[in-house]
Amino acid sequence: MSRSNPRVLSTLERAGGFASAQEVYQLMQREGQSIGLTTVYRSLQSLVNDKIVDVLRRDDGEAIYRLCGETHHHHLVCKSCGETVEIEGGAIEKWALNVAKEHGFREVGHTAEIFGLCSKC
Amino acid sequence: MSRSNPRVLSTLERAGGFASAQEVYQLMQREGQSIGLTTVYRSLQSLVNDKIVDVLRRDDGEAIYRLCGETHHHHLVCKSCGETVEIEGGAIEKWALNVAKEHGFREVGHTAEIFGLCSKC
DNA sequence: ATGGAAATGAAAATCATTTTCATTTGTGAT
DNA sequence: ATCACAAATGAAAATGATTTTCATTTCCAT
Repeated sequence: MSRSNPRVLSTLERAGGFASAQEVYQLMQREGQSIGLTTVYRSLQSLVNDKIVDVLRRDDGEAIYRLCGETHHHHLVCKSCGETVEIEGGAIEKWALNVAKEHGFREVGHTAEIFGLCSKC
Repeated sequence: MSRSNPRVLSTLERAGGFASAQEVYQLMQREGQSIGLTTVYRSLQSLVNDKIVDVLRRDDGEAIYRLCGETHHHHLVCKSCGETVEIEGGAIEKWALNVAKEHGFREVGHTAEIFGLCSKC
């Protein structure tokens, strides 16, 4: 196992919004920080595991990362430009619990994403 | 330009639900159909352009395709044994549309999965 | 200092997808 | 039928993100 390199998190914060692993790496390079691409990937994965960072996918399949708030939420993502809105998930929460209970499931979790074209695209 | 090879569409239909390009290709191979992977990719792209199929991304970044308009369902999956129950998604459907509309999004789609431990596990 | 665990990163491997390009197929005109 | 040309095909190479390997370095605790 490996823990996250703090400079990776710091760079992701500084990037604001979303950044891919490659972008974080290039940003660090440009800033003169010495780090390996491998470490950037490992750190981001670790941050995702620890739920410090969210991961989504761009249309081209590249993974993009961003700091996430602590409250459980969902995303409304523009397919074209990637603009993202955080959504409160109260309704989904209930739905998931009910459905799971009907079928005798315990320790329930869920995932949900909405995507479409935003008003600008 | 190229048009879609009808056997690709037919195979995707037969696959039911989502399938990746690689899966469509392998399915056709197993069925003894002679086709190139390139043609599968081109055909799926063409179908997406013509809005005959939807494209999404799996968590691992692989693109998955499915017929548009096909009523889709969600899954309740056991984390332990993998047992899966298909769920009607009417409530989610409405939720997704409403949320998207509130934020001015068009051409809306969504994904949702519920997971937990089934009664046997 | 010393030994072992964790972190690091360069290079190779993986894997989906795209591009290239030579060949084959289909079609319409003659 | 034949010729000409556009579209379709697919094998192989290229691309690009991500993961794996593995040898080296850094950190601690003793």
